[in-house]
Amino acid sequence: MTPKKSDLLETLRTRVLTLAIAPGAALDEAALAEEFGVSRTPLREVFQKLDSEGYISLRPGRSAVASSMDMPRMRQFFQTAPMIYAATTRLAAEHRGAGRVPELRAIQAKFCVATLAGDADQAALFNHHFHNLIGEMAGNPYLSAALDRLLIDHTRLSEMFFSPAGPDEAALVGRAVSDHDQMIAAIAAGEAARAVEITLAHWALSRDRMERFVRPDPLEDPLNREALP
Amino acid sequence: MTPKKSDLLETLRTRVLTLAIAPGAALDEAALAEEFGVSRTPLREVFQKLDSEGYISLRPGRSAVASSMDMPRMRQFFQTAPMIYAATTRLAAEHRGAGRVPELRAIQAKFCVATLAGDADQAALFNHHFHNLIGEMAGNPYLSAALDRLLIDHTRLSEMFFSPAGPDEAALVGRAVSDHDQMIAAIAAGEAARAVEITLAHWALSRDRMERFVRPDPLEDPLNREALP
DNA sequence: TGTATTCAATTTGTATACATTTCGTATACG
DNA sequence: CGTATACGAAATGTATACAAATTGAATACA
Repeated sequence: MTPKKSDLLETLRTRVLTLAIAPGAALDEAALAEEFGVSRTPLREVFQKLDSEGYISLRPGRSAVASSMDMPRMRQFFQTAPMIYAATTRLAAEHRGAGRVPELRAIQAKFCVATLAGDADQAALFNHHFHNLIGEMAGNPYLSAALDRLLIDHTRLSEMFFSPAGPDEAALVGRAVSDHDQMIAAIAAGEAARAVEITLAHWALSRDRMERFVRPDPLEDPLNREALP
Repeated sequence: MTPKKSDLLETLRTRVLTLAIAPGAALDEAALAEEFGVSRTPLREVFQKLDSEGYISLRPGRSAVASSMDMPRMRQFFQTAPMIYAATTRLAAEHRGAGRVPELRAIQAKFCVATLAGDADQAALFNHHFHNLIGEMAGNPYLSAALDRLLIDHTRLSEMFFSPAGPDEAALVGRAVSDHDQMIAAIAAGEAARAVEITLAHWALSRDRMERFVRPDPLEDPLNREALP
């Protein structure tokens, strides 16, 4: 793939993941072709690929739109994620990371830096790459297809629900970093059961955080200080 | 999508599934564009879609080739299939088929006819559509992505290993038909546990049949009629 | 006022011509 | 004789021009 095209591909992926292109928002062919200095033909090929990867949705006669995140889809996401995360991590550990543990450590280092710097977008992207690479380590194309789609939505949900200014958010982020370190160790050691255990705990953490934002604690009534149901 | 293009898409899918295009075989752009009366631009878009669905493999500067079926991939196939088949069937049953049970019955009827007529290609294709539809009934795009890829390889493996002239093959095909009927009943009734049970038994039947062809019973020695190890 | 219909403007889809890359073959050289 | 290199034919990748379809607004009508 020509560098211009893969750059375009990567940029659009990033824009979708960071919500620079919001779910459901349309992508303007002519404008993007102009912006990246390519003609519409290769741009449309990039669209096809993004569509196949689950980043955008392409329907005949309609403009390309970033994949939506409606309620049914979120329900399916929460339903499917733990199974696929556990299965891919197990395989990755059984292969002892397929010799790619150094890459994983490198991404983790960048993730760590981004969290300390408080850069939510960067942190989310490196977190995405971290879990994506574990999927590649599993070396199972069938499960990877499922995992890749899950990760797109997971990253976007995290972006939506992440408030960098939150008071105890810092502690949660710290636990995410530590979880990653433990996952790396378990994968490198080939300890599949432990890798799965950590992964499911990691998932539970993320899920709870997202659920808290979907259904936040009820506000206190400023006039009558009793707790609401 | 214009009818000409979706026809082209469906035809190429069929050719790959029936091994009319063998695994690893190259697809000639110019020839296919000529054959279907379209220009190379829409043909290449169809290629992109087939690539994303797992039917063909597209690499820059190389011609499109039908997906290979090497040993590592087959290993992953046998490893992953039961999990995804069980999960999708469970969801389909929990949704009671999402109102699409009639479609499923229609496909099953055609599958039945094809088996009785001994048309292996047609039988394999309707079997493919049968399981594909169960995937749609599950209504989970993450799992569907995995299932679709599994089914492509499953159908091609069946094509490879199916000998219509086999003596006791008829009984096995009969059991496959009956399994399908039971799966329809369980899905329509919303009996998820039973649907999963039948699906796993159905899988075991198919797996055993494929394994028998990969590692066939040893031949008898015509000179010394003792059984070999 | 609300709804249906027509038409222009915009956008998407396709064809073709051209640029670039790859692959096979022939030839030169070690 | 085997290997490396250079060339040419053929295939892939891109740009542009044109055709078809969709969108939105303005107008006519109930």
